[in-house]
Amino acid sequence: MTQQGAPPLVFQVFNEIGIIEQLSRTVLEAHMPKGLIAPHFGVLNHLTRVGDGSTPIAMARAFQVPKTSMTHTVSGLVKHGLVEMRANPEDGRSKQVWLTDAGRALRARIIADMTPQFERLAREFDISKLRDILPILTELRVYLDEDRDRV
Amino acid sequence: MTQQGAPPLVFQVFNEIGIIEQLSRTVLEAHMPKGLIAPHFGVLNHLTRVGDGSTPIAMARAFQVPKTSMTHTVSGLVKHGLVEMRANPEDGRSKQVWLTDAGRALRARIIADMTPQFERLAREFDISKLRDILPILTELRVYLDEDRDRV
DNA sequence: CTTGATTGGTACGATATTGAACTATAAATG
DNA sequence: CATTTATAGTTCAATATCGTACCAATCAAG
Repeated sequence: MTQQGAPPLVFQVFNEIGIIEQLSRTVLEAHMPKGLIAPHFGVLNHLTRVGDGSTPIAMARAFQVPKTSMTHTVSGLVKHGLVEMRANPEDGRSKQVWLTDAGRALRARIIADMTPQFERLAREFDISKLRDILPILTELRVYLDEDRDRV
Repeated sequence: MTQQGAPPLVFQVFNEIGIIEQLSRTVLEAHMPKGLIAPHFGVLNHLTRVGDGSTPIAMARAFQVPKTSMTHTVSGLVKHGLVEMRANPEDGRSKQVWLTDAGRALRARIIADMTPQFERLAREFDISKLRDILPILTELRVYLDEDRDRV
């Protein structure tokens, strides 16, 4: 009985998520310098959290985008002096992406700039609800991620 | 005390939502004919649910995309014979977008094609959790939507 | 080793997204 | 009602996304 009407429910959840993604991306990009967009921040953030020296192909997999898209995104960051490309000493085909000081600083500044807005959200929106949905969103993300390979 | 660390929580929620959006969009587009992508489906679905004869500018607002993006999306649907553009008898500047039979049929077919996958999700994932998060996602979407104009 | 298959990355072309500028029509103002 | 302002839509240019094709380096099989 619980599965009665399940597809519309799934559909609605994905629909809301799509809208929230669009709105939150707009918020992020409002805090980014001209010429840089969400994927650029994603890479800066990834390199900061996971650590420098990752390869383009590894990041393409992490973000689940084609490697050509990652080439494009990283080249934009290089052009802005936010990361450096170096040869991978362990594999002649491969390259490593390293944050520059400017890259680290920009990521930190963007996060700092967004913090007041997030704090305001935390005051005006019942943040405990976000705490409630986070594990479920994670579970859904993991399911979809694993499912991706099966279909 | 509940606001301690709120920004990271908000950040994590948006991050998971971004990934889920990407994965679910990939699922949708896997069921669409070559040359059509998620925004095309969005318009077909919108016209079916809200009703025919909407204007491009109204749909641009509904989807919160620039009107140039909507022009492009609608023109792709016209090119594929899925919608028709007509003059708006009530406003000489404006146009109306009408579904063709092919447009209605395609939307129905895409949904039908995705239903088994959604039903499988409903079997393998605890669907009651989606029921739990849907109202919170809606609330968050409404908050962000209203907040958008204020900032 | 040599050769064939695989992998990391780029070049290129087709389509998508979006801001700026423009046209045509409608609405508002005096 | 003439003129200004606002609105709906398109065109154009810049950048983004991503599939295909390609190259160079590595790995695997013999």
